[in-house]
Amino acid sequence: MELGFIRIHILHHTAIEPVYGSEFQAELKRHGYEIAFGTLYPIFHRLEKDGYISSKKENVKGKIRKYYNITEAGIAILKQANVKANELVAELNEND
Amino acid sequence: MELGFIRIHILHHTAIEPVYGSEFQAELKRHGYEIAFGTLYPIFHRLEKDGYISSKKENVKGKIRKYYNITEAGIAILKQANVKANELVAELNEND
DNA sequence: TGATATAATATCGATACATGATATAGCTTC
DNA sequence: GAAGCTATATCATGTATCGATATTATATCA
Repeated sequence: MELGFIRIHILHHTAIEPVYGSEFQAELKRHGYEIAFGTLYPIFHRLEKDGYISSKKENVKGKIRKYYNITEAGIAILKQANVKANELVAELNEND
Repeated sequence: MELGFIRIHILHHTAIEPVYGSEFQAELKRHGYEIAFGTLYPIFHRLEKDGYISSKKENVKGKIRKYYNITEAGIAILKQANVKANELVAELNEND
């Protein structure tokens, strides 16, 4: 799978702590990425279906949250994406 | 426009030297990105239509090449993308 | 000359992904 | 038990990507 900025952010974040959709949308916004729920939730579903993250439902004051954590497979492609991102940045900063 | 890795590579490269499609596909492949002509050419067209690159046809041994160069507007969004890419990489390398 | 080869760009129909709007779920509180 | 709240899910439409096929403009060579 070819990972874009959003998916890399998701995998990176789920590697640090459990993440749920609604809060994560706000987090992305703080970083300057506006993403619709209609985009974000299907991305989570797809990443889970492909085995890169796993979910656990939790009941917080009557609101169900679905916390996602990265899996081993997720860590693996995140590393690849990390390499690609570093290469890109190195190249961009080369000819300044 | 939200720029992904491919578009950033295109803008960066056209900022350095004139670029044409077929050769650039090979260049991307060297960097580990496989992109179909059916994807690449429409991306060039769209970037040109939006004013981020401009083209000039050139006849090389009977084969027409369309060389693209970045425009002022292209330089501007490339800078923005550069900032985003640097932020991403900084974050990725934070918690190692 | 004119048939064939070549390198490149362009386009097409099918599939996949993103979007904004709307619906659903599960508790709490009054 | 109705209303409110937070969160997730889904839907119809629009946009992007793909692999395959068509088109273009010359060069080469019989």
